[in-house]
Amino acid sequence: MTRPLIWFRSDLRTHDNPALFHACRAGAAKDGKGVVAAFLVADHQWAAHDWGDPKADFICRSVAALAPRLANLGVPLVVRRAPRFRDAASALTSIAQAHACTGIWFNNEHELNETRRDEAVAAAFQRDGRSVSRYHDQVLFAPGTILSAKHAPYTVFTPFKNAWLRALADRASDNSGLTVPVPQRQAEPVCDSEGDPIALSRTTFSPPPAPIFESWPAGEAPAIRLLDDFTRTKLVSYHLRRDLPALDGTSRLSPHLAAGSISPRRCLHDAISSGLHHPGAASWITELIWREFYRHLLVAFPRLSMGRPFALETTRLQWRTDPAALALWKAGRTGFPIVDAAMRQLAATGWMHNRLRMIAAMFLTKDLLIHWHEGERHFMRSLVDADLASNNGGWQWSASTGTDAAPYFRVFNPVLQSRKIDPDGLFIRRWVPELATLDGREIHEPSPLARTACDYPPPIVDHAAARLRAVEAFKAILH
DNA sequence: GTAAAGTTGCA
DNA sequence: GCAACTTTA
Repeated sequence: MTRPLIWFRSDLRTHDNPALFHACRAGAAKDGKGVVAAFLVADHQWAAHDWGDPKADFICRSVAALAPRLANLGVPLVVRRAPRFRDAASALTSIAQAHACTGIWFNNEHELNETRRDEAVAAAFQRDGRSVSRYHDQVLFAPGTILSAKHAPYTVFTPFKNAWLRALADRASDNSGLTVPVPQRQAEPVCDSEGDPIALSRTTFSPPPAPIFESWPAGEAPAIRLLDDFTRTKLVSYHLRRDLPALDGTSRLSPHLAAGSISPRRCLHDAISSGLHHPGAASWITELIWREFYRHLLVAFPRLSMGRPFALETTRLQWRTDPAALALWKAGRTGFPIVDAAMRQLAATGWMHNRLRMIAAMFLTKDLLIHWHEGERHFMRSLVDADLASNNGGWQWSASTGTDAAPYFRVFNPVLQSRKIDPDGLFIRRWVPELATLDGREIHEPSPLARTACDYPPPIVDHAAARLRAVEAFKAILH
């Protein structure tokens, strides 16, 4: 007989979920005795990984949204608190014992601590004579399978992208579609009085501000609506509108991709269905490939999960310690309107437009010369889409410590970037309302007089001087 | 409009 | 060798 325990983590969906699909197939087979699902609230570990209230709340709401969808499949969901990853093995084996499960099914995660936890869980199940079935769902091509001619991992994005697209063309022939799990015959009622994920996370996390909650409905249904709406109406003009933060030109799917309430395969599938050969789809698919690239890197270079830079020589860089400047950056009071607008959008909504993430990150690491660790941590704690691979990859790119780093001497000019991506100052006006009366010409760099009149602070650094300082700091560590 | 500058990965 | 690199001055 077979009775799978499906363990959910960052794959909080029923559609196109390989572990769930195969568990349900086994549970509904001739000797199958149904499926039981589990989710562990690892609040202490999440906090240690710098998850903030927005992320923890989004994940827990995603779990709450998953439960009725599983119930429709005849799969009961057991939710338990297991504060640290080291508690996972005993929590899961006790669930397996209580519900007579014959094995565990799950999709792999790729971060270092997650990988170690999964090895411990797999070992514990095998010791008990239970089966372990693991699958890939986080990326289209499993980490380690996209390699250069020298059989090495790519460390530059464009060659990776080309190889990834070739692999996709090769795979197109096998044409395995998006899977839907089969319902289970008998849903045995499972008594789970502990099972409110949001209540279980309250030991460590607080409710996030209401606007965050309201901006980000959690779960598979909102994710699918977002993707449908995006591919139907926004994808054709994505390449033209994606870099303009005042417009709603992006998919806003990042929290769902991080939680797994939608699969990257489904995103790609829908984008391709809308016609691969138009520039909007090609441009968005490139963004999906950036996500894949950073996940592949995390596996190929374990030091990225340990706070170390990809470019090891940048460990020697003389970063500045400046708590006052760091606090102003976090608060959106740097005196650079586009940076402040971005940081205030982050604080208010738990999300920041991708182009603004680069500008804000470049400002902290180059203009202020503050260690990228500080920015990485602040983003992790603030973002509803917090994700180690993407966040670390983006920060190291901006800091020029990463793979495919912008050369150190290429420092974004926040005022030029501002004019380019927010030409009329619409976005700045929305998030820095004290500048609302300034015209589109002045709003990017208000005069001292205008700053006084608007009660807006002077710039905390002179960009030209700060740029030279950053370039010199990098030159100093060249061999 | 064009020079600036370092490295990867493939021709 | 040479193009590419989410560019700036």
